Amino acid sequence: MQMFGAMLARLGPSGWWPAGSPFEVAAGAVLTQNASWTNAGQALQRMRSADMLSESGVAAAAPDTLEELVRPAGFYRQKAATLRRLVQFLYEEADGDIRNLAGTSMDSLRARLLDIKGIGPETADSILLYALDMPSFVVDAYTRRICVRHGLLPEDVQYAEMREFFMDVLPADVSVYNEYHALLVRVAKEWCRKTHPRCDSCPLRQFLEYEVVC
DNA sequence: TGCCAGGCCGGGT
DNA sequence: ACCCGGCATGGC
Repeated sequence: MQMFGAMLARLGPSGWWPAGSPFEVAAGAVLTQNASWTNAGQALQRMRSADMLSESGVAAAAPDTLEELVRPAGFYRQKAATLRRLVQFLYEEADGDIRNLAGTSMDSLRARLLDIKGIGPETADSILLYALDMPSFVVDAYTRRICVRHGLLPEDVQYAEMREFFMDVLPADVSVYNEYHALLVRVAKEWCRKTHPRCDSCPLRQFLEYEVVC
């Protein structure tokens, strides 16, 4: 869990995603779905303590054991099942080691990740970017809130449109996407909460206009 | 005490 | 192609 706290504490240059193994990062992407970081972090820590925070660990775990481990993350039955499906995929396609997916076609891999039940666009893009260092921009609730509030994109914008919006304007670079997403989250948390509707003076506006629009 | 958190799926319109 | 209910826990 302190991996998330530490990550938030030092938003900045690079690598704000938890500095774990690629599989830990992928598991974290699943566990944080519509959950707080602290809850997801607790689940990760429990998996680690049980020595099950790995492809082989999940594969070896009894289903109900895995459920109990990830319980703090919420939606624990679904998330345990998704983790098992992800691991099954990794054994079928990557010899049980997610690192073997590095170097494969990103678009093809993204499509195959989306075929896994329980893995949607944000989770797939998080795995590609943070676990595999592939240049896939991650859109999340903060990204949407910011873009809509600042009038950059319409209220009913779809995930794919937002992703394309950023990928069209930013260089296809892992560290750029990583850093950019971190900054969006940071400014969202610091300046764009629901209780702070005045966006004209928000530093984010200059940030966005300079970095994205221009 | 109630509301929310970095989603996703399935069934109904 | 949307819209919506369900899924679940811990923190404020």
